[in-house]
Amino acid sequence: MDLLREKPKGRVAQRQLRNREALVDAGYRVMSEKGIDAATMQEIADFADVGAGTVYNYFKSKDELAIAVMERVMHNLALRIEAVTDTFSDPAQVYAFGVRTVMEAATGDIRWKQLLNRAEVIADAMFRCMGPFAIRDLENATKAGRFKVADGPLTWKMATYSIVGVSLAVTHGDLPPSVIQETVVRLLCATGIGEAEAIELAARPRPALPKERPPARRTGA
Amino acid sequence: MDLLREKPKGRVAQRQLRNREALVDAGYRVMSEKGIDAATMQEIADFADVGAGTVYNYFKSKDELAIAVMERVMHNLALRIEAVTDTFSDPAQVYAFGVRTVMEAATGDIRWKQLLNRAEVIADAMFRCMGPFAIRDLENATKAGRFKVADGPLTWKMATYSIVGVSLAVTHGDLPPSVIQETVVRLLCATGIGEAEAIELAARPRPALPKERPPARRTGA
DNA sequence: TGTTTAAAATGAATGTCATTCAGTTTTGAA
DNA sequence: TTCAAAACTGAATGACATTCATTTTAAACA
Repeated sequence: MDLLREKPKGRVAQRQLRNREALVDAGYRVMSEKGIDAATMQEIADFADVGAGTVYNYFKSKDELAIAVMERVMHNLALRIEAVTDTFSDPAQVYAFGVRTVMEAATGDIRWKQLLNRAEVIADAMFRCMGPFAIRDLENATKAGRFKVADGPLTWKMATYSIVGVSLAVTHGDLPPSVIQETVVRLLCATGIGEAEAIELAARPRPALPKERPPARRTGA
Repeated sequence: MDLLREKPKGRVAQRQLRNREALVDAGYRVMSEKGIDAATMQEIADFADVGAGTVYNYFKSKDELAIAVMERVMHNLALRIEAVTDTFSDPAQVYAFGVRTVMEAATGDIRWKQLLNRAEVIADAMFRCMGPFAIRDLENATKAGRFKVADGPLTWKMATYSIVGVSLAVTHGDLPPSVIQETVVRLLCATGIGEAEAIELAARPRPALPKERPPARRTGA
């Protein structure tokens, strides 16, 4: 009973949810188009159909909104990747697919590029959103004997940050797509798998990602 | 005669040089202490003992000044590293030392952390400043048969960006120093050297870097 | 030495935001 | 229907980056 009371589902709660979603959505639209800096809070508020001050009922600052936007984008991608890799039987391939797809998204999509600007903030956000997936995949591949690394959690964390970091650098580094393939191979080598096998793994045909779910739209005033 | 005329060394030229240096110096002091965003152009101008408008005679924007600051810091480190590695005989060790030292600088020094914020800009700046060194070191190690990688320039560029990226992520990722050692080992594995040897390489005792040269000071009005 | 002029420097004024807050409106319970 | 609390609103505020009309400097020349 008390538990029910803790999560009221009244009209206020629903409206709050709508507003928050609408703001993240508007933030995504504006920020991913013009970049975080060039996006103004006014424009975002207009897009979300709320007053300028309302944004601050939900986010302490522009930066915090930007983080929420990035998190939504990243979490979304992580889920779409998982939908594909759930069908794989080789855990090493799961990891390879994830690494590569993240990098391709970060590199190929101008909207990601716009969002991946604040290094101090995205390393953290990306790790929070995608880290658990990457770590799980690495652990599975190791348990199955496909990867060999000296020791546990620290290595995993490092590996995950490497992916984040490389994505970052590659995103802003203006490298041709062919480099991604090579980078994936190298990251795989770093897991202790042999080079020949890493190359084979990275080259396996890859199923397409499921389509991006269009962001929730407001239903009207 | 004409050549001499092209590079006048009169008082104006010297003053311009002093001002530019003073601005980069002031920019470094202020930005590395409070972060790029929190640093104001006014404070930087005050520090450099020039009017607020003068900054714009030398840099098109705050961002451009920030880039100049980062470039000076990075180039400086690259030179200090080179002073040490010039005495090494094993080219693989040269590369390992460079990678590790860059990472340690980026991670351990709060001033670097303050400067390494704009991902869209530093990947480029870092590559410009340190890339040539890293590439040269990689090539030497490969020519000497220490590293084995499938093929040339693209791989080098990718490797360099990986270092940049990992530095970035590690800098903002709040990882313990022990992770750096491990990361260096993994990056070495990615060069095709064996894991056992990578571990040995990363663990070799390392000579200290030469002291940082204090930035040029203004000599007075 | 005095004159001239183009390059540099100056700092007050401008315009653009992020953020705040005093005043309204909405909500849900009584 | 009434009321207090919660949300919303958008005009006002304050901080800056950047601009530009003036002033200052310095080097070439007389």
